[in-house]
Amino acid sequence: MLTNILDKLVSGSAETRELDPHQFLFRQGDRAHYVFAVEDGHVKLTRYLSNGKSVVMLVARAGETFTEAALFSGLYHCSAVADVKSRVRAYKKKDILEALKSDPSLALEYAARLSRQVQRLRTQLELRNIQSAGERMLQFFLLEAHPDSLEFKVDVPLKDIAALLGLAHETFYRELARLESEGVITRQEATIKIERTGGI
Amino acid sequence: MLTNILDKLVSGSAETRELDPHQFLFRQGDRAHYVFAVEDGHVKLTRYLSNGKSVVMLVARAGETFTEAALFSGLYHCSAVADVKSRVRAYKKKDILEALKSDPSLALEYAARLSRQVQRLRTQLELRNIQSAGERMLQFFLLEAHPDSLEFKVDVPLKDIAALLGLAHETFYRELARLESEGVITRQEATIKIERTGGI
DNA sequence: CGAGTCGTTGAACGGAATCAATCGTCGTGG
DNA sequence: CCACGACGATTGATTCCGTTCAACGACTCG
Repeated sequence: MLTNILDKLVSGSAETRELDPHQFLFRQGDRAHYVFAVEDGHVKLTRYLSNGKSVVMLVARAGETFTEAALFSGLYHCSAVADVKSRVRAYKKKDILEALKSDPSLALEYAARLSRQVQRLRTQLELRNIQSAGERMLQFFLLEAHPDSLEFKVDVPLKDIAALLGLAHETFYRELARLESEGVITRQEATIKIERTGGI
Repeated sequence: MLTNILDKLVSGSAETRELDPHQFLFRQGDRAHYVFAVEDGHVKLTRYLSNGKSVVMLVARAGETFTEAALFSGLYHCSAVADVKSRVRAYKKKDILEALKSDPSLALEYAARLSRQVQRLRTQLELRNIQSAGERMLQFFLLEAHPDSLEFKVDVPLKDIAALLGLAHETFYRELARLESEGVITRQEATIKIERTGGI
């Protein structure tokens, strides 16, 4: 059974929700009353722009929490959709805030989590400054891969990774093929292994 | 006198540092012992990639704090350089942690700050998913501008804004000129006013 | 007065987006 | 059980636009 920090905070009052594929958990602009954790499946957080285009902000997988940032803001700034059949736990914001208020060490731990999230986001942002699609992908794999084995297990559609990196999926596939053909990475099944990190 | 949340936390133990232009406050990889707030001038946070390129992560201006995320991590992940002659206050990490531990409401407020930072970063990231340089710039201005007047005061070099948006400065200037010539924005001095937000 | 940097414009190139088509797989329902 | 539709994965061709290289004026600061 996967546990997360939210269980530690509010063990009791959380509720479990089942989501069918493409079912919305909440929509951009909804009042935010809950923080969530994925128990099974994965949930895609998408933000819609004024020009009608959409942006995948995050794909939350089993064991991960999301909308933590909404704890202190009134509205959800993105929409959450279950990619596949999924199960999430919903924790009431006010229960969490209560718990944080009463236990300073928990509050601190929570701040630490947010802090790490800030760093992850910064890293993501940094990736976007790499112009070359191939290089950006490689750096991403390096970040995501196990530091020792340099292997990276792909458990979401490659399409979504492409979107996460801000690349057209065609470009992503193409560069993936090129990286493989040049021996920079190897692929078998859902695992990508980085062979060389140096200059492409 | 500008105050910030850090003063509230640790009024006493902070020290003030004067920085000359181009002087490093700390370097990427240094052990992180301090969290900073800009009192005067501005400090540029830059991250260096393995391929030698660099990325501007943030330009912290007077009144803003930075390296808050380093509170819970051992090393600075970027380098900080004063753009111009600047003055910063340095707060000891352990003092802050102490204060947060002793006062849960402060810890909560701090978490709220981090939380807002997460959202700002997400917004930044979202901006990068806009392909068109002009559209990306416009959305950025909309975010930064005063909601009512739709005016945006430029107080850092345009070059830096270009870098922040992940654009070559040439492109930035060009698109800025185009947006102005098409009447989407108007510029006088250091103020950009958005005239039309709709389709370019 | 020169060095340095910002702001600006021009021209050319390259690479990623885009449009388009195909294949395989999975699930669903008739 | 098979046909169909949906979607992921893949490759090809073309277009477009942002980067890059280059040059120049304006301004500040030492």
